[in-house]
Amino acid sequence: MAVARSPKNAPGLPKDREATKRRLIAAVGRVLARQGFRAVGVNAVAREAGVDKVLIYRYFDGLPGLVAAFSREGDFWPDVDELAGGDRQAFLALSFTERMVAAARNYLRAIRTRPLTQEILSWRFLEHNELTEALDTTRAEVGQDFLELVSAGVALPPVDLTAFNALIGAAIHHLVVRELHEPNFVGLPLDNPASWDRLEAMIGCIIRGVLDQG
Amino acid sequence: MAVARSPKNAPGLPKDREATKRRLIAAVGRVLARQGFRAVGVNAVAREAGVDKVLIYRYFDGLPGLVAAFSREGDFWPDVDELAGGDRQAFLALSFTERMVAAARNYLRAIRTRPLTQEILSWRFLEHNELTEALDTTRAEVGQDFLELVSAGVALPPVDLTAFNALIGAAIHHLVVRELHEPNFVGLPLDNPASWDRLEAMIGCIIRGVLDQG
DNA sequence: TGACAATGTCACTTGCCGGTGACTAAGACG
DNA sequence: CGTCTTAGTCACCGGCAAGTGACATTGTCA
Repeated sequence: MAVARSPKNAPGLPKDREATKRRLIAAVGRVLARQGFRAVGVNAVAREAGVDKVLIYRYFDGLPGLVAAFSREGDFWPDVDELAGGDRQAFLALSFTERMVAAARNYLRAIRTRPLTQEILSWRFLEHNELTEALDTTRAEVGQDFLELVSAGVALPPVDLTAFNALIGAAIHHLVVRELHEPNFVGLPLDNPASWDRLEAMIGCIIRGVLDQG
Repeated sequence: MAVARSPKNAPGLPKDREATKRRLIAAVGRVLARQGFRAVGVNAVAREAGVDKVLIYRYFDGLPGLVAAFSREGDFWPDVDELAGGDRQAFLALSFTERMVAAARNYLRAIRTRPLTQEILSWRFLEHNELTEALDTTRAEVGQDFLELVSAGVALPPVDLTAFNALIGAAIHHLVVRELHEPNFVGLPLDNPASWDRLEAMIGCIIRGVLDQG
């Protein structure tokens, strides 16, 4: 490599430490994207970063710390604005039902456009260890924000919204993650954009069917 | 062990080979149940069966073959009768909508009562290799049977049933698998039976809301 | 009885993993 | 100059995994 070190690099700490940390963090993302979460290990990440694995222990106190730093640094989850579609005013002008429809659609699109988020979802989904807990450190609790946003200033319909949201969210998560590994699901080709249009439309039907007709 | 071998055991092959094969197949199930699919490996299964691992290669041509045999032998998926609730006559007396409600409920209960099926679902769900393919060898294509059963002799409503079934199935799968590792999901405690009552009720609401009110 | 094949055991190689201790390189400072 | 700290490298350990080759055991049959 023949790294040309910067001539004077502040008196305190840094020489290249911060750069190395950034390389490690970025390497987590690349390994995750290319090989999936099962491959995220000390050796693989260090190899990917072109750095010795011992630095993971020195700088991040181990892999969970590195993964936590990775999770803190990336834009993995949609925020309230994204759920509202960017225009908060327009969103709040909608009825409760139409807010739900829009938010569900935006949530679906938000996680579908983030491949790393899909990996994280599937990872978090089926194992529970210090690594996946590290991923939660800064995860916006979307469900919470979601409900607050969607119910601001309107009366709630008399339905079991918790169960309803759980079902809609579960369906979205499942299909999005499924898309990663399998091109179809019960006859629906997930690799075809038209399928996702149909799913969005059907989610709209479901929300309207349940909320507008008790 | 001091196995008392049967005195004459047919002239062709068998001595205890079949028994050993059965022990191996059963061991797959035990490892899967106790430690999850990540632990299903040559060493673990052989250790569990109390048998040398080389026999997996000799008798099943490797782990995928053993897993395929395991998948062939177990009762992992509900059949049409179970989806119909056992009483085919009564089921066919229902309206299309109520058939869907009943079948979805029965499907949910069917997989929730089969811990191994939940493991298989989560396994199959998020990795795609020769082992998970082996699991598909005899998997009843539930979606297919489901549709045939539910639509026998009645007119179909003008909705996108494929997308609808995908969403309902995805939600059910996700929540059932999630229950394995995480006690709650967006605020719903999955370890509480009452939550599952709420989910069943809400699935009924959704199906009726979409199918009975275009 | 002896030859043979099939069942099952054991020891071994290879390779990857997480983790650690000892080392080198290089700038900072007196 | 020498010393100290810090960044980074290297070699190694123990453990577990998949897979294989050689061996022992045992029932069958000529």
